[in-house]
Amino acid sequence: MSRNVTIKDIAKEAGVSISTVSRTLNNAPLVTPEKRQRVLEVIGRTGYEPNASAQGLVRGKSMTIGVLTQDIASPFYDEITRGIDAGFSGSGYQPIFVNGHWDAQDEVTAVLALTRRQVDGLIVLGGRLPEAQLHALSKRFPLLMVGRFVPELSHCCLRVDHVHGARLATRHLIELGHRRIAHIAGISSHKDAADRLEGYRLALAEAGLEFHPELVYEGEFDEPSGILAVESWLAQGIHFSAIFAANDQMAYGARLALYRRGIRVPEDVSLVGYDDLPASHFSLPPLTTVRQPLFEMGELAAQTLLRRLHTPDSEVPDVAVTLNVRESTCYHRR
Amino acid sequence: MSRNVTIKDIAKEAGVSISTVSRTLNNAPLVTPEKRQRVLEVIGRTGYEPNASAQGLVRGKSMTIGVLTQDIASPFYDEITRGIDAGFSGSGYQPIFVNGHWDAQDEVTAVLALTRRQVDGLIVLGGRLPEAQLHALSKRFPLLMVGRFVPELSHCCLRVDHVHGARLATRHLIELGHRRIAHIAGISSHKDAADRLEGYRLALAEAGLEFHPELVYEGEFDEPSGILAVESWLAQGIHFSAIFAANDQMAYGARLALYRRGIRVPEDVSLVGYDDLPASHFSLPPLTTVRQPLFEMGELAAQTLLRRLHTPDSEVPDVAVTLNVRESTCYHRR
DNA sequence: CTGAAAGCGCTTACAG
DNA sequence: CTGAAAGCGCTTACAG
Repeated sequence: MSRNVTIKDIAKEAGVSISTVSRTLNNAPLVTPEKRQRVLEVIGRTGYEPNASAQGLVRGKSMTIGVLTQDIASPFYDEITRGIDAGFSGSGYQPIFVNGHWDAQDEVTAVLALTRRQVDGLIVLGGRLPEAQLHALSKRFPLLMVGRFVPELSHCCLRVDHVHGARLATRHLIELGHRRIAHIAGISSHKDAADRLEGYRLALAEAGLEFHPELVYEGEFDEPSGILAVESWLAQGIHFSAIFAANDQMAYGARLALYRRGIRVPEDVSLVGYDDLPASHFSLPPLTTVRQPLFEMGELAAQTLLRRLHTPDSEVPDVAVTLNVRESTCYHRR
Repeated sequence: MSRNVTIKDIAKEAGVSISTVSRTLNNAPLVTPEKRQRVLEVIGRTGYEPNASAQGLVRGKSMTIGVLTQDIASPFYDEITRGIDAGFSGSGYQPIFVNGHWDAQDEVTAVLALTRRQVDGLIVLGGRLPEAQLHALSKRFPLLMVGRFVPELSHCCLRVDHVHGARLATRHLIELGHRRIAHIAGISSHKDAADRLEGYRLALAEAGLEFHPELVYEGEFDEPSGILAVESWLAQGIHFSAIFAANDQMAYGARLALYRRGIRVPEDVSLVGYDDLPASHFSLPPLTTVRQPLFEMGELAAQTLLRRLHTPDSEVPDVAVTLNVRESTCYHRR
């Protein structure tokens, strides 16, 4: 663990001043080709790596972007994360991911780890960080939010129309002849979940169908919730010919619960998810679902943030959701 | 975007020197309670956050650990990643994740982004980084490898006995009466894949069963590979009553291909995976698989690295694989 | 117990 | 075109 080689070592070795080394490193114009050459040679030979802390200190920026995710490894956030990573690749900016665990306290701590490291911008994925803090953060550097909408910070939010998405899903089932359509909702305090429930109700109303509260089960966006939803309906003798789940993970759980009861999908019950996780291509059967272009959303967030570093009021593009019809839905057989 | 408050501002405001501020910040002993109090009060009021770059520069360490992953969001690496995150939580060290994309060139670039940032240690997940470079890295700071084994750096590797794991899987199928057991192998240049193939062959040999090369299909560790494997066997009219896939993702693909052909699991064909991804609990049917404790492996890697920061030769614990029998396997009906 | 000073590794005006 | 010098925000001997 020998001392790292510094700019001084390079300067001495190449017989120039550290200024010259710095200049050739940063592609500043005023360096003689010969000196430049010499410096480059020494750098290559010694494997010199500029110290990012030192650069960050003097430049006042860290070339680092913080990303506050809630679950560093859920299939939903993963796709976004991967998009973010792709969006920053080649930009010179390094994303740093921290985990908020859907806990306001943890999120505050996580954000502190980021700001102490002088991140030049921040992307927030979902979460429960108090709006006041988001506000304060947005004053310090470019802030972008994905999977969460805060009205007063609407110019910082990547907007996805979940009311519309849920409507597409429900309408699809209605068009297939389904009348008793159950809904596995998300956590009701989440705006996204509430929007999807609203879209579901809207589609029912548009078709002149009655809304049955007993056909809505509030889950927690995970697989076990889907299992519980189905078991609860079955135990109560509640009938339905289709299920619209507020996310794919709950749809997977519902699928398993139906399988255990010998109920076939889609022959007996049609099933629609939401998100279009990569795994939904390969689920049994491949899942009809509302697609959120998660990867692209991550990429977009990264690109917009990058743009705002220079042009603070760049627009955030809108994101369109679409319905991906696969094999888990079919005509209702009366 | 006003200037950040620095230690100088605090010192001036509290009427002390910056040394005193620094000392109270670092819980150094020699500070009068009154001054300490005063400083703390000003810090709380102003929301001062020490600049991590400056601290890193003078301390010579960044309190940052690099993690080179290959795919920042694959279900396999995710669980490990989440374990790593948990393992560092509360330690004061921040993991920084970068993406190598299973490409030696990208990995070199990614590692450079890390070393330039003066990471105090490195965890490498899989990948193709040249051994020489791994060697060099291991001299600079504690290095830990997960999902890759390099003989000369064995003290840096978290070892998992995949020969044993594959043997468990294959033996299980043999005990269920299966004789023609197909194997969807991983990429043959991967040590892990080769080990699993070897375990498969070993179990066959131990049971006195012949090895049939046509029953082995080389996949790429993803779902489409599983589909292709099954389709290839079926197209060639090759018979089998069980499949052992070298990872869960390929098992999911195989499952879908069998479903499309109307072949039931486990009634017609038994299926065993490898890894025990979280999704395998909820697959249809829940998948029998060899469990790698991925989360714990990540946690272990983080903890060992942390320990080595102070005690360079701390041991890396061994990791045990186990067979998780669920519902995708059953007795062979002749 | 406390402050002035040196120094971490860089960048960037400022003189030449 | 090039170097000496100041300074980024901290920590840590070194004197008091």
